[in-house]
Amino acid sequence: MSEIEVVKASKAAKGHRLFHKVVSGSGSSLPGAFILEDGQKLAKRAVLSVRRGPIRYRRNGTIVYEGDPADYIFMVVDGIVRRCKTFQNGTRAIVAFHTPGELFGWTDEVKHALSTEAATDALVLFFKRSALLSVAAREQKVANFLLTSTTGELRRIQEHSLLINRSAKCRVASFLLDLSARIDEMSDLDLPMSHQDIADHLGLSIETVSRTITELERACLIERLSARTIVLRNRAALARILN
Amino acid sequence: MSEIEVVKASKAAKGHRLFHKVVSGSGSSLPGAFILEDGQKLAKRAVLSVRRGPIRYRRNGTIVYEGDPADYIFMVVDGIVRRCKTFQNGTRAIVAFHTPGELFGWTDEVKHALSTEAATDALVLFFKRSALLSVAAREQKVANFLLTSTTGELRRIQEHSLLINRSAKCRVASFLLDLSARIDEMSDLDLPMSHQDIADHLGLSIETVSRTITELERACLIERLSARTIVLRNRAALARILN
DNA sequence: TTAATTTGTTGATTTACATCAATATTTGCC
DNA sequence: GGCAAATATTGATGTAAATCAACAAATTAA
Repeated sequence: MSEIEVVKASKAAKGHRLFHKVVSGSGSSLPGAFILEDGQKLAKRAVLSVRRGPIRYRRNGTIVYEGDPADYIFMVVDGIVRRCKTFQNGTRAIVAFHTPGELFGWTDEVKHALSTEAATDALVLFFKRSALLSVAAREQKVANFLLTSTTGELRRIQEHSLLINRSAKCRVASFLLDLSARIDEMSDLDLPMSHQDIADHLGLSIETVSRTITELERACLIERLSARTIVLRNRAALARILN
Repeated sequence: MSEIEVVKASKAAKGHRLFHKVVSGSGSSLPGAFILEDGQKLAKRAVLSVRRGPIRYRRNGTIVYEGDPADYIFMVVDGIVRRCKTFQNGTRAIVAFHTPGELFGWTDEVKHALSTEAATDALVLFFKRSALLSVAAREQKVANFLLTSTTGELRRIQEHSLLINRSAKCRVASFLLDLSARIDEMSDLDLPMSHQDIADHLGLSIETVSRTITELERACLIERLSARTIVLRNRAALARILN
């Protein structure tokens, strides 16, 4: 696989200007490919900051350990990535899930404060921090991309932090609406992660997650086609729970 | 007061390169002054993005309403600023407190999603978003400053979001350590905001905040000199609660 | 396919914190 | 200073969600 080919996922670059989908006619076993875009200049420069081709992880595989040096930052190409902290007593907090196209792990610290794991089988692109920074210093667009990515991450976690004092019903409704918007607004919502992951993200027990989903189904706000497949039957009513 | 003079607070520009403390010999009633730094170029340009001199707010005064157009972003010069969301049932969540020197309110959205209020009497500087953006496009340092500010805000809220599933004791300990580090590591911790504000930030009731502080005092981790003045007697033990 | 393992659901009980209530302390104002 | 209002503390009771427990469904392995 060429250094500039990146396995694609549906809507991998949604919302981003810097990364452009290219249908690859090559004999690659991958369903498609990406190259870094923005004329050829950026492609040539930014590509230098890719450590190697995207790396494939099995579900639950660790991408970065807490405390690892923050030399690289990451982009999800396919699958869902979770960023978490595990406490002494074994409980785990999932600070964020990342969907394809998202850049994450940018920090002003020397070490990563959170571990990064594959919540599903995933493909992840590595960028060397220093290289990306020096490209950003020359290329306005790359600097903008960094700022935009960081601002987006900030907005999402601000939204999430509003859940700290809210009911289980509100937390779950918020999660379903957010995930649906980020994965695929239109079709049925196929939960890519386990209930345990959802619970650890929302600060609930798996039992409460399960019971709350059941409750939302009884109220006809959602419908469960299977444990992992949910149809949002009444988004307006779900959104009203958040207020 | 000149357009480029900004009232100073202790450590107002801590950690920032762009803003430089200047001892003002002028007849201003203010204890000192700031000018935007980085040679004269930046000072001249960036100053254009200041709407007017810093604005003074009384405690509980509103700086920005939820839904206001995001035309300006802000920097705390003195005092403590809170950013909150109020829900239909009247409960309020404080997403973050901002201390002097912090830039905040940067967003990729058209409207501010949170209201901004003075948690204490405060001085706040306004920057016109569009002007700041265009300066950032020319000035590497300004672009960096924006990115650094945003990254710092992200780091702080990530830390805060870890509290979502944790005990009252842990939440309060985390808050005290964080505030102490941000305000003044060394001296006694003078809580600048009300217990109600702390409660709304931590997702607890005021009663639980009060009881938890009492509990920490009984355990000799802190000492209360008065309701609002606390001495962190055993920071290591406090930090251990967080794990 | 069946067996084994993982993941999810539902019920019974416990618990940490919220709420309600009363009092104490601090702050601001004349 | 002394009074009023706001803020904080402490106690009694209620409740949403955790935990404990048993079972069911889905996934993986054989």
